[in-house]
Amino acid sequence: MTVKLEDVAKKSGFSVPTVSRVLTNSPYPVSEKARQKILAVAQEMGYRPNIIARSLRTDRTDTIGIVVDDLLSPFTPPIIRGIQDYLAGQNFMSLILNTDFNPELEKKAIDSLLGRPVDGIIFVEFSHQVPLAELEMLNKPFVFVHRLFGQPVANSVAPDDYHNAGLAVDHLVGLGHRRIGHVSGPQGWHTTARRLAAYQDRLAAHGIPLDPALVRAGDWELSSGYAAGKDFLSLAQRPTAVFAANDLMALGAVYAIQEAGLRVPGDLAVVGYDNRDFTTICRPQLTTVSLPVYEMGWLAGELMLGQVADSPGAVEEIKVKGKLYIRESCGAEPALHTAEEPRSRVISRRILLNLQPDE
Amino acid sequence: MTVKLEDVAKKSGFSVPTVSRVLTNSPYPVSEKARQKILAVAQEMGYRPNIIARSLRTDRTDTIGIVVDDLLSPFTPPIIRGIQDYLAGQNFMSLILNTDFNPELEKKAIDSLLGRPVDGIIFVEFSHQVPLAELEMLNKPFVFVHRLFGQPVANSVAPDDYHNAGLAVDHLVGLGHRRIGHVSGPQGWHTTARRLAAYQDRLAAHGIPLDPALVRAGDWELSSGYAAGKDFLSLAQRPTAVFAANDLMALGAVYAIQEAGLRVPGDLAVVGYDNRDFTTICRPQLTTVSLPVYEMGWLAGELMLGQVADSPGAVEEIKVKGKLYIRESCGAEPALHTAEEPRSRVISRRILLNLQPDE
DNA sequence: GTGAAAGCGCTAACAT
DNA sequence: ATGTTAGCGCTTTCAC
Repeated sequence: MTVKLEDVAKKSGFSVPTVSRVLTNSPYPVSEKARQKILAVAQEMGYRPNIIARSLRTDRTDTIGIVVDDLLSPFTPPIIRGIQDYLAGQNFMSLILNTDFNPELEKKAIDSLLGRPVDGIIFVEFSHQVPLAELEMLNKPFVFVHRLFGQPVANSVAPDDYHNAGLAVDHLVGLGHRRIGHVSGPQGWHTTARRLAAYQDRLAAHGIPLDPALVRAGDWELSSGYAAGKDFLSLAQRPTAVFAANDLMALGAVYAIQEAGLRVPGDLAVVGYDNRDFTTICRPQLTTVSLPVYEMGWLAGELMLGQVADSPGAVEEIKVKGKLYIRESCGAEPALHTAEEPRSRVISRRILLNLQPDE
Repeated sequence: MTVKLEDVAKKSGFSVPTVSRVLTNSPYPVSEKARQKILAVAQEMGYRPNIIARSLRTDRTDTIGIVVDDLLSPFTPPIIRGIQDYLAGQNFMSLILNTDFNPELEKKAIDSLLGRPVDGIIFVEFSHQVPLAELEMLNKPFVFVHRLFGQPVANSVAPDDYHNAGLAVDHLVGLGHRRIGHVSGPQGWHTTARRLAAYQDRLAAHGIPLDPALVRAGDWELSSGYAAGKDFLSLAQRPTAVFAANDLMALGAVYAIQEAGLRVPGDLAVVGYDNRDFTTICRPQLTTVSLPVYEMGWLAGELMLGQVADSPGAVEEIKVKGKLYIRESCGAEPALHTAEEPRSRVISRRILLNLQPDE
């Protein structure tokens, strides 16, 4: 039924090992005519290596496990995409396991991967500490992406929160704002701390005095941004701009401002963080700083295959810089419906390629 | 280094096959004491089956391939989640391959899966015909999810567009609307045709005459909904409600209405389709009908494992019904900030479980 | 440059 | 109820 090496060997008149050497591009010396003949026969017979058998022999699977907190987080798919795009270029596949923040499922996931179907594991977005004991057991390389650890962790890829938040603040200062409110994340998160620190440091660097009344902690959700926005508006000296630690809270602030009969960016400028998809479909479109998720995934893939191929030498934490996306909510430029890559790629791609969706 | 069956056999004093029989829960008879002893030893030694070796022997991998157009489509991750959640319950894993609408990559993807690392393949969201020749070659079961085929296809799971769109229209009629505009999808899509047909049929069923001026074709994008909205407003007899064939166009229509100084739902009611994430963070929150993506994924998983386990008997196309989500844009109820499951699950889950994000 | 032999770790068939 | 033998398809010594 299925054609195997033996079949190709028989038909080509060479032995199984020789055929194997040709078909795997082994550096082993093989005569040119043998190579040609074998390649031709293999092609003709439609030979496909049984990678299960190969793996058993070589103890490599060319597959990387990706363990994910939550596939439905808006940040997860682009990270995975980044990982897979890099891996695909190296002819690696990936096995994605979802743990749903459930430590038991996580254990089960690691367990499945202990059965050696993968050459290494990338942990995406884990917010809590994976028991290192488990990981040691794997004696396979592992890489962390977007961990919210406070301390740098070996073999990890994280956003450069401090730098990115600085981009947002600098932008607002550059537009002439001196009273800039900050809706921070909840206390106790390092992400919160780093973005807040950048806010404070950049203001200080520009010689702008800090006003504690201009900092409000949110909980990452829209409603907390809304509440913070109302707070800012009730101040005797209200800010002229707001930098929110994520897009959701930024949008909440926009709503509070609009509800008060004021305009964004006319009366107050607003800048978010994350570059979520919705920032281009809300009104005004949100100026924001990107969480470079795709790039982080790509780098994690690189890091991983480096470990797989070469040494298991642990590498420093990689910090990835995001970009400022200037849109409408900051008032930076007059007409900003600029040609960004469309966000709903499904549809745009279809149109692009002129694909007929119907039979 | 790694412990294998042989090691457990030696230490427990039984033979390799006996150990195998115990550890795989084979129905083969084994004495109770042997079973106890072996289980204890295996546990103690930390034995893990090498599933690569097992697969080579059994020709089963307990892994399903998922081939995806675009992982970044908003519809894809929930489908995958549905598939994986079902598969995980059956101790199956999945290999996700992205083709990015690129026929070459698609071929490559199928190619990789031809190396038999999977027991079957689920195609998600393919908008064009996968060459059936390739698929026959697999001689593995395959299932299609959310194909936009016009004709029903064997072993496929698709949304019941006709039913779902009917839900939206019925809802608007139930609220007393008689002039209801429809922003349809682009011509040539069966999805478009089915939603439009439901719109027409439901109006007819309620004895409401059809007015061709009340149907405008969009292209699924926000701007086309906006344009359609403006068109409707310029009508001598403008509609009192709009049903858009997707949420993005519905939001566009909302913007057009608001820009004209009118209110949603005060002056015009708007209902969308898809139940995209942004429908709960825009203002007003969008009433919509869900594309039951998660359920579709789950059912695809069921369908697949049915094929893997039992017969390869081809099944009819499964049509999955969505649900109406009544929010603010239709004016159905006064205060509708009801307790829905929060959409940004990442964060909410963290808060829920009281996880400490920092070490 | 090529082929014969061995074996990766497991399970299924065949003994006993 | 248990053990012995064989073999899944491949790659890697090793011998020629």
